[in-house]
Amino acid sequence: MPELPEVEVVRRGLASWVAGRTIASAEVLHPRAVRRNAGELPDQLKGRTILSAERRGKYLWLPLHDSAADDARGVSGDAAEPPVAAEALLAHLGMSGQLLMVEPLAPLEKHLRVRLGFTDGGPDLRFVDQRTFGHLLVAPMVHMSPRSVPEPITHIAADPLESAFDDAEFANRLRRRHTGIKRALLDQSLISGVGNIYADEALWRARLHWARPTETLSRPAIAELLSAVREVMSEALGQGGTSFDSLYVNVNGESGYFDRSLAVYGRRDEPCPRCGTAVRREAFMNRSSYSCPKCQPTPRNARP
DNA sequence: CGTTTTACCTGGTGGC
DNA sequence: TGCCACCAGGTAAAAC
Repeated sequence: MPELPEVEVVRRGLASWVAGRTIASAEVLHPRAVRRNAGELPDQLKGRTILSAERRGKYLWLPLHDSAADDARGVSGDAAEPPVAAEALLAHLGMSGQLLMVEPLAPLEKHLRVRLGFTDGGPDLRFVDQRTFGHLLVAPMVHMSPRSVPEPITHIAADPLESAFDDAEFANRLRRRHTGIKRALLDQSLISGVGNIYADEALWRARLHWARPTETLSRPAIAELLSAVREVMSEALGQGGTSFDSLYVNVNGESGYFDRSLAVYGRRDEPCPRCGTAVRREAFMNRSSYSCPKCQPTPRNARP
């Protein structure tokens, strides 16, 4: 459920609540939440200071201050030189992951997986995840131009809201694919941050059927699709994200309300906001695709 | 090698 | 009331 806008809401919350704070304790309550570096996480985090909160697509990470490198530069240091993180705490929320700021004495959540306490005695950072598709790990940073990213996500493409995203290169790669447009939109190594909800909404705005073969898309059509992706994500961000139930929330446990603005997703048999035709639901990759039969006619050469 | 399918996981829902 | 099939779906790994 959490896609780019929802993860960005969480990132902004983390930036204001944990940047500059030092981790005093880390407790893992479910091994699956840290499966990519089992058992080591607490030792890797204790005593580290969080520098900021970053995001690419649906991944977010907290760069960690490297005290050893700081010592090497000398205690006096160069005040003009900002600390460079060699490692970061990387997070993916999966289907149901939440990063919450909670008072340390508050009762433990039913699906609490990881709990971080801070030296200032302020709110904990708690990772709560019902379906355990999400996970946390400490990973080295890889310095790539134009930005540094954690090593495990070097295969994740730039997302359409970051300046590193290259529209022309995206169009070139897309047209070389032999697959359906929705499959391509969901491929995080081609464009990141798009999930089932915003794929359906962007395709509706661009009047494209989800099974349209990528190699038949003109460059102007791709440009319109990218505009639709950016538009729907920006609007959702302005409304705090989308949520259908209490599974997706910001760091304070509050839900966004973009679900009221969805045109087709989850609206089977309801009228298309543009033409009034009943929205259809079609099976797609063992899940669902919602579209308007009139605005998004099925192409003859559909590629499911 | 590029593309497609499957496994992972829990809670809510609807049928019987 | 219980039991079960089914649905939600992002990602990595396996299969094709």
